[in-house]
Amino acid sequence: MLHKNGAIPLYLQLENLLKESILTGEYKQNELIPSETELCKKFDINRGTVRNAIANLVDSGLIRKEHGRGSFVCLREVNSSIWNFGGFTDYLRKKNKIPVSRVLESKCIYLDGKKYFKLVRARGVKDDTIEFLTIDTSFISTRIFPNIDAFDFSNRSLYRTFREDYQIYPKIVEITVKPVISNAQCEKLFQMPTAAPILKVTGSVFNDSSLEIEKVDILYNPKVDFKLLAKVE
Amino acid sequence: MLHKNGAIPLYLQLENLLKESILTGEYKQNELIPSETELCKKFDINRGTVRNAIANLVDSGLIRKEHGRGSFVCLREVNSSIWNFGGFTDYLRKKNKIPVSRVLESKCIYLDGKKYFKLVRARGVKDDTIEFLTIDTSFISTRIFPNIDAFDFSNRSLYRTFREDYQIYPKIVEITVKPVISNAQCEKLFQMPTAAPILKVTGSVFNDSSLEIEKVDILYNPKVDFKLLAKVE
DNA sequence: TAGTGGTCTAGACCACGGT
DNA sequence: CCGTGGTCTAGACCACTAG
Repeated sequence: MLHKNGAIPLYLQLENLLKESILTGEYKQNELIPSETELCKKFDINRGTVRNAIANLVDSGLIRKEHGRGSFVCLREVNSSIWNFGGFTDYLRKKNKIPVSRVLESKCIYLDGKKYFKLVRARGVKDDTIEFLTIDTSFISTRIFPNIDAFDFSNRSLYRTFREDYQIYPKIVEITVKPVISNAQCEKLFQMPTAAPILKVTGSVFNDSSLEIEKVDILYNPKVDFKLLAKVE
Repeated sequence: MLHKNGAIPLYLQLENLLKESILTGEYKQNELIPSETELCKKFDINRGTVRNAIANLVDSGLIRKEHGRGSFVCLREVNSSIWNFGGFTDYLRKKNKIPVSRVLESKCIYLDGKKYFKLVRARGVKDDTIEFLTIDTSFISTRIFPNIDAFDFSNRSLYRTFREDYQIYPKIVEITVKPVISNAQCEKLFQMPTAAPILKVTGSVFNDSSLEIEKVDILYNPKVDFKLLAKVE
């Protein structure tokens, strides 16, 4: 069944095995999968290892556990939570997800007589399929970032470029959160069946000298939770 | 340090303790927190328990782990807002506006077998006319706040009551922001001509012992900006 | 009462990063 | 080399659900 002492961790082998059984329909929606103890016996492994595998499946949204009842197949959408404004790419890596970024628009424009580099990206995660989570529009002053339009941001973190190629460090973010009705573009990219209210975040990013280094505009996929943790003074 | 054999699981106690240390700045952004083995020794608990606590913090995005190096604080702190979660009344007084609060509902109910005081208020400002800005729904545990239903909150700050009559101080809020479509009640109170997407904030308020003192639910008048100021590290 | 998942312990060995 | 997190074992007791 499982390759012990193999290169692939047991819990990962079990996780993939269960995932396959769920996706092929062997374990059907809202049905019980074998209990933890049964899986222990079946594969002759420890319960901690089984729990590790199942925990990952719960995390990725394929399984729901109910205390005293069992673990159920649960093919629903994953709710990621994103509350770190600038660190989308870092956030996803931390969650061991593969970030993807598709450049929708990339050109220089003028705003109030000043030249800006406009970058529009659909960003999300890749598994078997690509799932877009946000649509980001950035306006970056070419006075502060000369030749920034020369980079290809489909495979490059914007913020890392700020830091590493320009030695400019984002420090403060001011944003406004608004609800808007989805447009055709987000409905297509977010695979929304109908128009629905979504979150739009508008704001500016400043460095420690209060220099505005970026204007941003983010549309959130409704399946993404916008979470915040704050201190009360 | 930790209450063994208490009602609260050890890993949860540790999780809250670490969360607190991160939010108060004891462990700073991008700094190492104590290693798993150190935490074992410090609190005299098993490593599995420590790992369970840390796993949850990684999951909620407060910690990033690096194999062979350690676990790092990973926080984008949200500092302030016009919105001011706990101090609506205080905020408005500072701005020389007259706060108004209309109690829409005020009664005790049961949730999961526990008794809560449910308070629904429309809140806003008074000038020549009254303008409502939010509709707040609070659930307050009567175990923590005995007889809280005896107060009249149309002329009284909920948070001042927490502090002055119960000596309980709100410290941390965890919220999720969602866009929803307005219902008849908000359209009437917010004087909205038609149905429109509005912001709904759902969350919990904790004191410095990570005791959940209030569950909240706030609907925002679309004319109110939901602004945030955050520091990026 | 039997079976489930939830929590916890006390070990063990490994892979990785920095010294 | 040592300390870190990653994986794994073999137990234990508890809280919850259901028959």
